[in-house]
Amino acid sequence: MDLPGQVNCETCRIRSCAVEVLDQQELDILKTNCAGAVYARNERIFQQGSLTSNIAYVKTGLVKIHKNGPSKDQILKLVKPPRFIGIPTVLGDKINNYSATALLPTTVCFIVTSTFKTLIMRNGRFANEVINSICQDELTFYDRSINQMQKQIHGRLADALLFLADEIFEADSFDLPLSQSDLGDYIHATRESVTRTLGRLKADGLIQVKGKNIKLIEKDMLRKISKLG
DNA sequence: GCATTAACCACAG
DNA sequence: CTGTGGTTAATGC
Repeated sequence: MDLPGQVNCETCRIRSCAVEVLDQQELDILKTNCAGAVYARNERIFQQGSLTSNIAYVKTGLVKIHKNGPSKDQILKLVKPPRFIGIPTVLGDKINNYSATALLPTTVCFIVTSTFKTLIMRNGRFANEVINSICQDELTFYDRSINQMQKQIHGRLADALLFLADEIFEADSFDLPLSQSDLGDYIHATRESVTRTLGRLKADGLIQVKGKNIKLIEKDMLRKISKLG
């Protein structure tokens, strides 16, 4: 992997589909206007309310996108790399509309916003890839919104556990990267409800819990719960 | 009415 | 930060 700070977009092995379609000249432009950074667990990548800076591309790790609402913080989504984050907030406003925080040690590449715009202007295929990625994100977000609104706690928690296992970790046993309070912010529930519901799933033998480690035992049953809400 | 759900509060490891 | 118990408001038989 490239050293943090210095990046080489030509040889980067986890570059985006969008960067894949750039020509040599464009890669040179990108390379000189791009910098890598490393974040520790729970370190903020950008902060809601502060001036937007650069376009961020998450290369490794895990990131939560979250926003302070009227009463409390809410986790909008968890982002598994490689993925751009914050394109809407950087291009859509001068002030960040939401925050991004690393949940695991995370590496990020920042692209100077004006450079990003230049590439979009110059290269239609690049723009197309970026738009595709934003569209996918939006569709995913719609699904999640509907699921959150129409299910009750058991379904929402089962959803989250299956998502973590299938999409994020690709394993049925994993260490929760979130506190139970964070998990509550993610599935629209209080910390207490998360504790209780996890306890019930455990008591019913659907999952095993050892500290932070969660192991899904009866995934079919969890899917059923997720489906029925 | 009665049961269920989930938030709110308090207190204890 | 997590686990529990009591209370309470809303919703649905």
